[in-house]
Amino acid sequence: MRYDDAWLGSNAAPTRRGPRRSNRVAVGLAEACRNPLNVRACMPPNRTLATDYRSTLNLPTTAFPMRAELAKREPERVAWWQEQHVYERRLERNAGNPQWILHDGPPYANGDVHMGGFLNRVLKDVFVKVHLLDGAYAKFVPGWDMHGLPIEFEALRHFGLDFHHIDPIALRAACRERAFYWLDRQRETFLRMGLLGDYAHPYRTIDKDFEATIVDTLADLAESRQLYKGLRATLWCIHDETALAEAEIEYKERVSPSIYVRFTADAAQRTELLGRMHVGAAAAGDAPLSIVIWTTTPWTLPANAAIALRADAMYGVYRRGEEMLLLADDCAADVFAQASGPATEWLGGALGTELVGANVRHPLFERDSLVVSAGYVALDTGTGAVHTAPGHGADDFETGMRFGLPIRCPVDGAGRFTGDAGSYAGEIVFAANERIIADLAAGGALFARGDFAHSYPHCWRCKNPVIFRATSQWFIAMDANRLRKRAEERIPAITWVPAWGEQRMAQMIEQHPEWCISRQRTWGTPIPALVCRTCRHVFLDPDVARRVAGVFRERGNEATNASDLWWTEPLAVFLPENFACPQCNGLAFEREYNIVDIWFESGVTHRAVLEPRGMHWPADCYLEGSDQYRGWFRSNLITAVATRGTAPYKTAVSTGWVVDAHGRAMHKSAGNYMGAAAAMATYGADVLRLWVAAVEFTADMRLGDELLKAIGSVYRNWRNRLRMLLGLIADLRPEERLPRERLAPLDRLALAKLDDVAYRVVDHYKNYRLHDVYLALLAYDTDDLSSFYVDVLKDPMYSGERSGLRRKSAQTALFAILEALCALLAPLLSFTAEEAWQFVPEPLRGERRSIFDVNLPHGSARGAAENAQLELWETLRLLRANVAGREGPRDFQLQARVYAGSALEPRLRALGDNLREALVVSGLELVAEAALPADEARVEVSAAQGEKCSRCWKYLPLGSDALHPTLCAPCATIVRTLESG
RNA sequence: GGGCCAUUAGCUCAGUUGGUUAGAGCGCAUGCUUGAUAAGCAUGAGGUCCCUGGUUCGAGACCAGGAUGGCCCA
Repeated sequence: MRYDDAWLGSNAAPTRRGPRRSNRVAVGLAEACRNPLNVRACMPPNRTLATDYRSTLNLPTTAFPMRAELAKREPERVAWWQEQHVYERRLERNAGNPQWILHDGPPYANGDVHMGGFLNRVLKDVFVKVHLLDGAYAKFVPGWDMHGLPIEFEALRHFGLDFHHIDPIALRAACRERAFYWLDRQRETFLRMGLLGDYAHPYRTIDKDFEATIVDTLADLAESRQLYKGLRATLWCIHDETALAEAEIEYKERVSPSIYVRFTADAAQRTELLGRMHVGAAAAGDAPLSIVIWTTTPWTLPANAAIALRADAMYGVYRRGEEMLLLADDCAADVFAQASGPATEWLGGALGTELVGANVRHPLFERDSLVVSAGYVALDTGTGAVHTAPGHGADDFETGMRFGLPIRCPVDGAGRFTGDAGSYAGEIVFAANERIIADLAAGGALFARGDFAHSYPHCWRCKNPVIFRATSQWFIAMDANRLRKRAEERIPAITWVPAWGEQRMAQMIEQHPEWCISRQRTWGTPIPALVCRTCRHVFLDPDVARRVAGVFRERGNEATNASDLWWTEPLAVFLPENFACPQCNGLAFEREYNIVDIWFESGVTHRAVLEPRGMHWPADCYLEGSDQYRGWFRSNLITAVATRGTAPYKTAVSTGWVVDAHGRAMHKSAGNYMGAAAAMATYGADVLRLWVAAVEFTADMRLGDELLKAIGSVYRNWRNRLRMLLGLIADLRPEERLPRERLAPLDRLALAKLDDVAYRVVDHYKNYRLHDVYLALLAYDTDDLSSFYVDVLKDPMYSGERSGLRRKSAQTALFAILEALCALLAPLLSFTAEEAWQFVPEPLRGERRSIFDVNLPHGSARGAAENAQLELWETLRLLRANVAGREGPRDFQLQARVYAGSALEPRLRALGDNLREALVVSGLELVAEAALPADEARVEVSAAQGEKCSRCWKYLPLGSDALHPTLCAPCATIVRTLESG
């Protein structure tokens, strides 16, 4: 459809800008009227001031304040919501309806809420409220993650405790206190944000039922043989004799011995290697062949199981004197410079990958070392051939698992070699370095040695260097029962928002190592494993575990940690009668005191919370930051697939990260950090909630003062427009509302537009397109309401008959719009929508005391009838924009002539006087124009005939009533009626 | 170093399967309005679509490489 804005008498091509003056417009009059100081100039001389009739108008009136004062009013609103039980009341009303469940990923109960947390909670709140207002039983149970090392550290620091001299039960009590302290602080901030949910009864990973669920899940996993105990390389302090978490490590400079060591091939191995390296027998002669490795931890050589090469690097065989050495070509020059000697000769080479599977002899022990490949092998230091001891390094351990290497760990907890280390038994590892180097030299295996200063891990408490040591840990098997495969298979059935989440999660499952779930700390849920005193068999018996869970449930209380019982009760409490070791039938046991990884704890929230709290499983939605592909999304998927065979969520929504105004990550130390509580005190929660919709939450979101000022101005627009609507419907009584078929044509079209917008907005909401909600509502509010419909209605509303049909028709539509807008805004601008709703006249609100008692408008999808109405609406809107956009005399100073094509003309004619209203002109003539395409129209304007009515400001014939000579006939009638009433 | 994501006006974002002169809101400037007034209406200025190369009659969009920033790893 095309709209021609040509003027009468002008054939010039229309343009949107530039001066346009009709020679029919009385320019002099227009100029005079535009100048406020000349207001009398355009009035008949026999009246004094136009404001005389102001009191006879129906101007908007409302007590809804323009000043928001959000920081002051929002906390009052929170209190009101709580007093009124708004959330509980709506949930109860929806109780018979289908559920819609967003399951809360628990924040960690340590520290205050930052803006990332604000974003996360608001998004969850928005989508929960959408479904709540749409009638679903959208129960939301918030949760907190309350175990774990960071809280243990915080508690130790806060109370000034020493980990080594405190009873576990006392430490656990201290941790509990701190975790609750932070939970309360965070909850206070969350409620201040306007969140709805069962915040009085959150789930907590330290609740007795939750701890019991964790142990029950362990029982299930043990029963289905997905849980096992195996070795793993852990950071270990030989001074404190304890395993350390990565967070307990500090890196310091340390000088270590640096040695290059020959791993020499025996005769058969030599032949094999030379073949793979493409070295001819003649060139090789009878010189011995060795792979050269480099290490700074000689003491790990007794545990050596392999040599790792880089698959895509070139390796060469070099003759040096009477021997041949194999190492990476890129490293050769540097390595040979370490040991002065004769010039070298390159004899042949191959890619690392071609050597995998070959063997050489161990330099100290009577066994082989296997050649493997690994991605972490670097070529900028060493020889490109990495000594691999799976019991003494994290990388080495992974490589060991991948190649099925033996996990040797001939070192005890105090750092002494065990009998497995042969003649080194009893020596402290660091002290043994020199003897090992001497033995290597004596055996001819030492190629070179020196010292090497590097960053080395130290214990954060005793400050001594730590070692990697293989320890026995509990694992969930990822591959043994096809768990990895089964989890991967569930991924495509989940809806991922944004769509790339599917690929990201597939990668996370694929890369998931064997899941080590045991920790050697105190603040957590115990893994109730037993050790047989007779045969030292270590096992987790499902029946015992379920009894442990039962004891937690029955004997736990609100004041203490239920799982303390594992520490405090006699073991017999947890054992069935006549319980015997499954391996040797022994009857005496000890217990282990490992706790579970907190990722495992939060990994079972779906099981601990959903069905036990009356919500369906799986949940409809999980929503977290994109770091949770590796975290909570993944842990929940794995435990659910392992125990129930499918995913615990139908949709996973991920958010980006909040960054500062320059796109940098926010850190307290960087000075660009913004806390949620402080931000709300400055801007108000609703402005910040609007920010969440104004940015694209799936990507990284910038946040800064300039941006928030801009958001604040958008907020003021919204607020003022709600205020206008409230003012316009202030005197509407419920019984005055007209059925849709009796509405004025323009008002029917306005409701058709509202239906369309509502339908689209609800669709955006339900598909997590919050930014599209924002754009759609803003465009509707600005283009359709503020600059068109409300602007157009001012005259019929202000100057029309107070209780006349035209005015009541408009009010019927305006109230429908206001109600729909409040409902559509409520999930997002909860405070402002509720505030506006409270200023709606009480009879119109009826039983719906809170905006959260109102239903979302259902709107309507577009069909042929809707499209026809929307097209007509758009035609009117553009015709109006066309008239309004001209320079010179405006609005009622003008009269218009609309030319319309054959199809459009009757539809415009059916609008009656609404067509003139829609163009905001004093007079209008509609002309059928056969020359125009059937669906097109154009408008021409000219100076209005008549004089300006001093009441309605339209230019009309005046003076029909001798007592009111400056009024047009309709205004005179109204004023007469008011005078007589 | 690897995987993934982002980059369009001062700011926040649109931009359909590649197709006229790249759009909106806010901000800014100007005009109107004192009957939305801490508001409303209109008009206008403002762009190296991150860079380089390629495919194509035609690239903001597709391909390759790079830069910057972010998340997760190493």
